[in-house]
Amino acid sequence: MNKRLQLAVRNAVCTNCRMSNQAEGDDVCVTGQGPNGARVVIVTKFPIGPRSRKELSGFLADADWPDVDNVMWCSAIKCRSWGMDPNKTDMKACRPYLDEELNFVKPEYVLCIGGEALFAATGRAGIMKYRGKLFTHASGATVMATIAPGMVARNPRFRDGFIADLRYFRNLASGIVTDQDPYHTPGERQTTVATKAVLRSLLAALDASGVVSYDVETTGAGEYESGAAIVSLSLTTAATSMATAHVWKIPLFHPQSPWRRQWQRILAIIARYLYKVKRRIAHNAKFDTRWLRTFGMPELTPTFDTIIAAALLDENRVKGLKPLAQQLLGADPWGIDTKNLLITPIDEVLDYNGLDTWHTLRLYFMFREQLKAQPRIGRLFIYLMMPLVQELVNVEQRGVYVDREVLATNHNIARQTLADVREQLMEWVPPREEWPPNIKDVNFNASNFARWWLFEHLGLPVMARGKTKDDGSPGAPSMAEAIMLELAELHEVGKLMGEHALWFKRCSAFFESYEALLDENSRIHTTFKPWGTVTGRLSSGKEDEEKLTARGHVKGVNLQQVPRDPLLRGVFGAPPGSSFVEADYSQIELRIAAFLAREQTMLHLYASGQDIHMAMAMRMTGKPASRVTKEERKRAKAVNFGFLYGMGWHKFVMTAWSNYQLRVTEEESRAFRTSFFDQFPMLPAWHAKQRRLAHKFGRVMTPMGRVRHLPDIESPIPDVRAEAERQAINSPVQGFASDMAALSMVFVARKFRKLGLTAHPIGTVHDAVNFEIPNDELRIALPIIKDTMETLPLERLFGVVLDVPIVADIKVGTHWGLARELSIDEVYDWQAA
DNA sequence: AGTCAGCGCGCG
DNA sequence: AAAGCGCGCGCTGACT
Repeated sequence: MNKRLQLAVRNAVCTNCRMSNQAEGDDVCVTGQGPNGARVVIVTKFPIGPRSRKELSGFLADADWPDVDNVMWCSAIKCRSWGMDPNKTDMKACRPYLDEELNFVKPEYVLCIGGEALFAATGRAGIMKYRGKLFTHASGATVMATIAPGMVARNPRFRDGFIADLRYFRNLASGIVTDQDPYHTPGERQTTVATKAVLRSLLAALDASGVVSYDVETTGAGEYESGAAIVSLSLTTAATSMATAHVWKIPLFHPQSPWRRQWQRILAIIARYLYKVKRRIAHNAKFDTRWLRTFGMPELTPTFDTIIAAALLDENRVKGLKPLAQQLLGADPWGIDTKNLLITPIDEVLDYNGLDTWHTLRLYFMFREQLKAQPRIGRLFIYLMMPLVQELVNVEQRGVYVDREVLATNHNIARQTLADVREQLMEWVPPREEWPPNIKDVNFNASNFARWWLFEHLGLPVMARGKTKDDGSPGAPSMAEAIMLELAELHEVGKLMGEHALWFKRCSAFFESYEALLDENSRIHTTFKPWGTVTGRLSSGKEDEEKLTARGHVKGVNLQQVPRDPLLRGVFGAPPGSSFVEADYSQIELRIAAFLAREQTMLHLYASGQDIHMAMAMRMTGKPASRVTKEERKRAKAVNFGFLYGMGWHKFVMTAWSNYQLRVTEEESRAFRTSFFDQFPMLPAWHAKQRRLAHKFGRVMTPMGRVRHLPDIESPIPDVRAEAERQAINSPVQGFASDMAALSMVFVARKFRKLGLTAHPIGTVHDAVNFEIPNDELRIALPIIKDTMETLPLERLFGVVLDVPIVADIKVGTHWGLARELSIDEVYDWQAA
C-alpha cells in the first residue's frame, strides 16, 4: 500500500460491508498501491494481487502498454476476502473510500476494470452500456470503464474489444494522438445539409462518387407503423478510397430540422442521385434500406453490407458497428442514447449519425480487401449473401399475410381453452388464508405460487430441480412439461398443468403477438438476420432497434418457430386469389451428411428413394411402415439427428422415454447406438475426420467455403473440447443446408421477376422456403420452385459437385398449416382444383 | 419502470 | 466426467 494514501484514507477497523467480516489485519480496507504523484489510477474489483496483476499485465502488454510503472492500483471493494461476491450494498458501503482516494491522489485519468469498478468510480451500473464512455470524477479525473478480464476468460470473443479499450485508454492517458490513421475521425470533412445550396453540393458529390455509405436514425418503431419517421440520414461519399471521403449529415424529421415539414421530399430528391452511385454500403443494410424505401427511395438496393462481411470473415465476433470500428479501426467510442432521438439536440444526433457512415465506409474498404484475400468467402459474399440481403429487404418489407378471421377464431378457441383449464385448476386451489404470506397471486406458470401449491400444499413429489444456486442451495423444483406428465400419474392437476402451459404460451407468445403486430394490410413483419448464427442459418425475430422502443414492450414474431399446428400455422396464409406454397428440402441434412461422409449405405438408400427416418421409426415402435404415424416418424428423426451429431447413450435413454415412453436400459441404449453406427459404418470415420480437421486448423468448412472457427477445440477442459468437436461435425452440415435454402430463395425470386410474375417468397425456415403465389401463376411457378431447388448451380458458383439426390417437396394451400403435399405430376401439370 | 439470468419450450 | 447441433421468446424473480 502507498503510505501517504494509506494514512489519508484507510480505515483499518471498517465493518461497513460483509467482506470486512472475513478480512483481518492488512486485508481490511486495502488502499491503493503505487507511486506518489501517479497520473493514472486503475480500479479493479478487489485489491489487486500478484496473480491478477500478472493476468492484467498480459492484456496491457497486448494493448502496447508494457510500462505500467506510474500507475496507482485501487479497488472498488477494499477488503480482501475469499469466495465472497459483493452485492450492491457492499459496493455502496465501499464507494466513499475510492472517492477519497481519487480526491487525494488527484490523477488525470482513471481506468475502471469491470462493472464494480465502474460503479465505484461513477455510481453507474451496466458495464456493457457504459464501457468506453468518458466520465468526469469529482476530483477532476477523466474516467473510462472497460469489461473485466474474467468476462474475456469466459467468452473469448470479448478479448479484442477489451484490448481495444485498454489501448484507447493508454493513448488517452499518455496524450498520444490516438491514431496515426488520417481517417481516425472525419474532422473537417463533414457537412450538415441544412440549406438548398448545400443540398445541391451533396447531389453534385453523389454524382461524382463511386461509393457511398448510408445510415438512418429513426423514431424507433417499425417502419410500417403509423407515426414512424426518419429523424436524420447520413451519407459518406467517396471516389474510390477514404482519401476523398466526406460525411453529409441530413436532418429530416427532427424538430430542429429545417426539412421537418418536407423530409420525405428531400429523400426523394436525394434518391435519384443515390441510386446512381455504383457501390452502396451500409452496416446491417436491410434495416436502413427498408426505412429509406418506405419514405422516398423505393428503388434503393445495397451492394455491400459490412455486417455480413464481418460475420462471414469471423462468425464468432461481436458484429455491431461500434465494437467493430473500435476493435478493427481503433476508432474512439461514440454513441448517444437512441431511445428518443426527437428530444436529443440535433447536432448530437447528426454527429452520431455521421460517425456511423464514416466508420462504415472505413470498414468497407478493410473488409473488401479481406474478402479479396479469401476468395471462397468472397464468392459466398457476392453470389449468396448480398443477393440474400437484397431479397430479404423485399421479404421483410412485404411481410406475411395473416387471415384476420382465422386469427380471431383461433385466438378465441385458445383463450377459451385456457380459461377452461384454469377453472379446473382453481378447484384445487385453497382459500387465500392458507397461502404463505410471500405469495400474492394465483399463477400456474413456473412461479413461487405454483411451486408452493404443487409441492407443498398438494404434497406432490419433487422429481427434478433446476440449477443449484450460487450460494449452494438446491435449485427450484422443476416445472417442466415432462415432470408434469409424470405427476399426472399421481394427480389430475399434472395433466391440467401441462395443458395450461401449452395454451398459455399459445395465447401469449403467438396469438397476442400476432394481433399486436398486424399492420393495416393484414401483414406481419419479421426480421431475418443472415448474420445471426454461427453456422450460417438465418435467425428470425425482432429488429434490435425495436427492442429498445420507449413505447413499452414490443412483442416479437419469429416465423421459424410457429408451432406445427393448423390452429397456429393456419393463421398465416395467402390473400384471396393467391396460394401459400411451402417448399421443403426433404431430409436435407441427412443427405448432406451422407455426401460429406461418403456413407455408401446412406447414399444407396437415397439413390433408391428410401426414407431413413421411417426405418428408425419402425425399429423404435416395432410397427410396419404402413402403421407408423407422422408423429412417430418425427420422433425417429430426432433420434437419427441425435446420433448423427454425437448424442451419447445416456441422453438416448431419456429421449426414448420422453419420445416413446420406452424404458431403455443402459445396455440396450449402448446397443442401439452401436447398431446405428453399424448400419452406417462410414459415419464414425467422418466424425473422426471432422475432429482431426478442427484440431489441426482450429476451424471447419462447408463445401461452399463457409467457415466455422472453433477456438474451444484447444481448451484444456475436456467438456469444452468435446463440445467443439461435436460442433465440428454439425456445422458443415447445418451450414451447407441453410446456404442451399437461402440460395434457392434468391434464385427462385429472381426467376419469378424475370418472367414478370408477382409470386414472391415469404421467408425461409432453415430447410424450407415459403411463397405467396397468385393462383393463375401456380402453373408456371411450381415447376420453377422444384427445379430451382433441386438443381442449384452449386458447381458453377462454388465448385461443388453434389452427388446425392436432392428433393424438394411442394405443398400448396390457402393457409400455411393446411397446405397439401403435391405429387410430382401435380407440380409439373398444375390444374386448379 | 427497466435489466438480467435462468428456465422451459417453440422451430429446424 | 460427460457427451446432439443451431436459434428466439416469454415468464419469473431478483435486482436497481
